[in-house]
Amino acid sequence: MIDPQILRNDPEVIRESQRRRGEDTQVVDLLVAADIAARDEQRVFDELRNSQKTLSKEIGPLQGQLKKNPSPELQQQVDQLMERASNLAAEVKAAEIKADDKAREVENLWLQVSNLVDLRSPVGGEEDFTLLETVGTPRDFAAEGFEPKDHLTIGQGLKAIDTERGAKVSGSRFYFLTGHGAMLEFALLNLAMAQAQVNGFIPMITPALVLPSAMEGTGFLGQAAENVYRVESDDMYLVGTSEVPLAAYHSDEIIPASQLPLRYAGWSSCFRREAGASGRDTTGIIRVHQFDKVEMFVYCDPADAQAEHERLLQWEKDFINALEIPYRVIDVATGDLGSSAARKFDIEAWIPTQGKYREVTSTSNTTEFQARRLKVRMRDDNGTRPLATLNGTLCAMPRIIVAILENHQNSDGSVNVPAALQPFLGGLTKLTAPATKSAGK
RNA sequence: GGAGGCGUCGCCUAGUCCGGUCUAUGGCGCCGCACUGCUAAUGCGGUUUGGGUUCAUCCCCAUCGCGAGUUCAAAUCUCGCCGCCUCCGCCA
Repeated sequence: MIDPQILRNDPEVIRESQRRRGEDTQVVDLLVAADIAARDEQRVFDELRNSQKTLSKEIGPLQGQLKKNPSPELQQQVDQLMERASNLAAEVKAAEIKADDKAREVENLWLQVSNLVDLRSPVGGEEDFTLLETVGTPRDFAAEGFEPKDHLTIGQGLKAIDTERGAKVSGSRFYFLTGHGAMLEFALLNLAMAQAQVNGFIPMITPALVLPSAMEGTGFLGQAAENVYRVESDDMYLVGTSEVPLAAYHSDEIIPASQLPLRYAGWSSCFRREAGASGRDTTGIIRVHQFDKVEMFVYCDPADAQAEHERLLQWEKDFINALEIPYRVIDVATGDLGSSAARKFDIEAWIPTQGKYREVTSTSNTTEFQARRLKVRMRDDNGTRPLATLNGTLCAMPRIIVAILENHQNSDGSVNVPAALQPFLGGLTKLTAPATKSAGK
């Protein structure tokens, strides 16, 4: 949620942000009115409640006196007070209901408002991103004299990926990582966590099932809701990223400024329904319902958020650089930001068989948006106030595996292991098809 | 899953049986001031969070795990829920 003071002092700022996102602006007008009404109702309640309390406090001592020396006069006085208080109690109750209703209305309206966009984010839809830089050169397979195979073909050849059995067991967009595939994921996990720790991140293994409050607080029950798995029998959600548990980790807490920034590297399975994506990326493991990911998550002073965002991007680049994968960096357009993000940078890796760059990481500055919803605050000499949260992908397993397999493949179907990864694979320099022992395909 | 106990303003704690004297006690910690060669000690004051109002101070409302109820009045009584602990059962 956005600072309510902005709504009261300059609602046009919020309208403009909504316009840039291509989202509803009428909700802002409704909110302006509802906010005023809610405060009016609250004031009515406060005043009534005050007189009720004042009245009530007179009754106690009088009853004490009455007990000591009963008199009809005193009794009458008490009865009168009781009657007035009784009437007042009914008024108070009515006022409270009104005030609560209005407050809830305001709250619900706020849930429909996305974060204020960073004015540097390019305005427009998915295709209107700004290209920030291109790093590395895609291999010239023609010059090398062979046609590159797609990641699934290579993965199957190496007995590293099994999508057929994934579909048999769990349906489409599920897969097994087997042998080299599984070991590759473990190696990537360890490389990612090693890098994260050097950069001051605390490794975390997080819950993958969360309460509605965590899901809503991070902003995933808005437009993104259709991609979230809900476990109806227990009213819980499967997270699409460990950003959710990591953001909710400090909810309802006040963190001393001296402890900031707090950097966490979360490891969890991620679940996505991919509801709006039927027909897209139907083969292989580029778009799947379940995958594992190392996610960076930072709590920091809002004044440091921009600089931290740059750092997160740099750490993402460091990781892709270490894997020797060509990529480009884009500044995501306003229409393609999640509802919590003010600004977002994506790294897109070169995928040879598609002849294009595909998203492998994403880092968002969510400013105070999630912190306000989740009530995470910081305290320094200037008092208590919301802090900023940021997130960034360090390693989303399937897509990184895709990029490694395709970019480092050899004509014989083997795959070179990037030097940085070799220590985490027991020194292995090349993945080759294993001798057939168990039933493979 | 069953039985019992517990949940108070950073931490510990009084209060809950028997509703009003709670504006929630005291200690520790922390902040400010005073005193003192320095430090320590001592004294005085302050110290939950959110909202409203105000130039500001003041003041007002809510907040004793969460929600509902009883009542003129709830930390205190009733009901539901959540969490933690102990024991039992089951179990990776």
